[in-house]
Amino acid sequence: MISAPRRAGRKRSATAHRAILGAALAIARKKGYRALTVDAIAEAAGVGKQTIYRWWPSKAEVVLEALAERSRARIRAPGIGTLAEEVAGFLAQTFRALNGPHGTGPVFKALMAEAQLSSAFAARFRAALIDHRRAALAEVFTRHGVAPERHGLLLDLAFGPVWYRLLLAYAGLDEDFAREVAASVAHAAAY
Amino acid sequence: MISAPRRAGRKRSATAHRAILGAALAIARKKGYRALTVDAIAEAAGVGKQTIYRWWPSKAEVVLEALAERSRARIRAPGIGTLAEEVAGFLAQTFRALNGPHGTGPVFKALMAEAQLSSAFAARFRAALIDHRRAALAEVFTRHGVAPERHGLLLDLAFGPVWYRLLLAYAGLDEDFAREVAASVAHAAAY
Amino acid sequence: MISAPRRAGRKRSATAHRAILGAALAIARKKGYRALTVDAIAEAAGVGKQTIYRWWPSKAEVVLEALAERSRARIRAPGIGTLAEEVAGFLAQTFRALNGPHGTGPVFKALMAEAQLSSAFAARFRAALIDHRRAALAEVFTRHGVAPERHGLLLDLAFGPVWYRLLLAYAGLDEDFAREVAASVAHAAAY
Amino acid sequence: MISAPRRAGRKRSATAHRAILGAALAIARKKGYRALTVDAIAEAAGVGKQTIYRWWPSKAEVVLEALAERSRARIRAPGIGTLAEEVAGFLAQTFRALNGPHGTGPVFKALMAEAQLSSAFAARFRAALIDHRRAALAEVFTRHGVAPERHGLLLDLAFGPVWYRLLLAYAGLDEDFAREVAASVAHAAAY
DNA sequence: ATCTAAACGAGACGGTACGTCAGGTCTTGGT
DNA sequence: ACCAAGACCTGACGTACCGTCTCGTTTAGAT
Repeated sequence: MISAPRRAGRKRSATAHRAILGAALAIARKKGYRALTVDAIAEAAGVGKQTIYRWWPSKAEVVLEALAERSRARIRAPGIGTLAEEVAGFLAQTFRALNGPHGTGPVFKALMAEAQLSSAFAARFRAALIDHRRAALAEVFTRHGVAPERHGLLLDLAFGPVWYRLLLAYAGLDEDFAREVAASVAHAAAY
Repeated sequence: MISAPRRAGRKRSATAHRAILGAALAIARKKGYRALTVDAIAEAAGVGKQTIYRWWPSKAEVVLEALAERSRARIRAPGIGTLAEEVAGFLAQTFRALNGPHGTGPVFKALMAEAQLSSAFAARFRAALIDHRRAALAEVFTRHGVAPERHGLLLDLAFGPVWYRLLLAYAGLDEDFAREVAASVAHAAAY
Repeated sequence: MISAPRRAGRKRSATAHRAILGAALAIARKKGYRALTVDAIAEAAGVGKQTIYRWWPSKAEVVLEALAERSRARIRAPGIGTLAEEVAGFLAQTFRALNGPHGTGPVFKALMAEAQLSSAFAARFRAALIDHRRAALAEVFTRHGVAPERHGLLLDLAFGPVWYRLLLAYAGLDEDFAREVAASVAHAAAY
Repeated sequence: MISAPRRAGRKRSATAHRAILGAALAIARKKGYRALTVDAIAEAAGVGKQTIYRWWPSKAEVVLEALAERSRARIRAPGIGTLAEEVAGFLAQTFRALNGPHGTGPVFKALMAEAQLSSAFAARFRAALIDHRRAALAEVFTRHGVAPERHGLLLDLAFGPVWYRLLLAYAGLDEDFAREVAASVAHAAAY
């Protein structure tokens, strides 16, 4: 690289950036996504509203970034085992994050809802939170010699039931469910 | 007085009822759910806002009723065949309704979004649109001798991938997908 | 009249109307026109902001109506005497309203300022507060046989110095000043 | 220390100074005072906002300085004649500046408006634009032997009608008006 | 020839108020 | 009692400017 464009002017405040992400996530978790307003974020973060609008097009994107930041760290390479074991491990790991006391489950659901109401947001939602996990699981498929053209289907078979339970709450996300889904995916992979 | 005699009073206008449901669905389809406001429904239906609030707690419930009404008629007992064939047939039938030119897909997505934002609505959403189809498919399982305690899991394996594709649009809902999902469900049922 | 159009719907709330005018004038007098915001009026009047915007295009118009309402009552036909005496009496009467402890002077000044910044408001300002007094004084001129084509000039000679002192505060508005201005006007009328 | 220490540092940029005054006046005239924002001045002048706030407390003061600079040059000692003639000449000269194609009338009006909304600005407004002309006319009074204790009144009689017409636009500022006002003032002076 | 400090263009910042929109309730006169 | 119309209160929205606060750069007197 020869030179960065380096424009004049005050730099973006890292403090404000962090405070906004933190406040957004805190409010969404404590009061619920419904109570999350841009004014509330601004006040909680000690920030002007314009500072939020300068960097994010909507409050949903703020929450998305906050969640993505914390989410990214949690995805680890699954341990070694059969395909079914690895998929089950991967899903169980995801469930722990969603179920925890500071569980991100409700926030994930709210973002999924936003994604249905705004296609612009939907694209970013997928890119920041969904594609990520799909890629991690696809990597497992590759490692186990699954033909790439079947990855899309298998990912839908793996993540679909999880999201369905999360969104409609017909049953909880536990280790048994992880195993059952994983078994189903493994069979479809072999088929 | 012991009992109110239940006397006079104008009866609920069937005309207004129909007009409201029709207007809500029409707007949701033509302009998108985002453009659907209670005022817009009232104006399009030639109705006072109060008439809407008198009978429905929110606009989402109006759409829900409109959709449920049309949806109910479409669910038919699946034809005869193997479990996989019947499930595939059931799913394919659902896909046709979602994909059609006047497809209800986007409206379904919007209602699912509302269900995430309001637990009161979530219950009614499940009761009116989801439980319905689950029961129909469960009936197929029963007919094929699947143990009832596995129905919950199998339903999640069947509907989960469908909703996942619908909500995240990673791929379309076609007959191939119906067959693959059905095969996976059938295998899990036998397992 | 055969029939008023009489449309359906709730009538404009006289309570809200009065509360808005009262709150606007009270705030303008107590806290100053600078502190007068639409939100403050709405809160003080116990009214939604939209109710203000539904009936007035700006807060200045609210104050204008409030002031005009109270101002109208105060203009009385001047007593009988020479032209100079009547003009002096008329001006002195005006000064009392402007100077009083609940003096409207500062509010008048603020509205004059608004009139300079918005020509739409300027027209209404003149119609509601200025033309009024001009007409009253012109009537005096007529009664004393002053040719109508000189009224415009004489009104400017009479009101100009008053506004000038009010706006620039080089000196106060007292009875002496009223007499001096009146004398000058009377002489110009005779000239 | 007797003299200011005069420490190091870059000197005030004369270029920026001129550009700011020019931009402010240009915007006020072309787009109207309402469109005059500090950001707009800064951009038009190719200057940082801080450079404006470093030297002026508000945008009104910028315009004031710009106007005062151009205004100062125009006030000339009136020619020789009767008191009425000199006053008329003085006023007529003022009118020409206000009426011209690049007339300063609207900007004067806007500054008068600002003066009503800020007493701090009012003082500077009087000092820079008003006292100036009052002194020039008072000098005429002195030259014609008018008692100093009547100057205040006579100045109000002279300038009041002018400002009144300027602010309320009931009639234009023409030579006839100058003569009429001057005659009235001259009579009051003699009285 | 360096050092130091002020002024500079740029632009992000915390705020305040704006004017609008939609939600859900209440009132009016009519059926 | 129900209806169409429409005014009402509430609360959140996204925008416009304000006046302040960094940035990194430029300029010029002091050392």
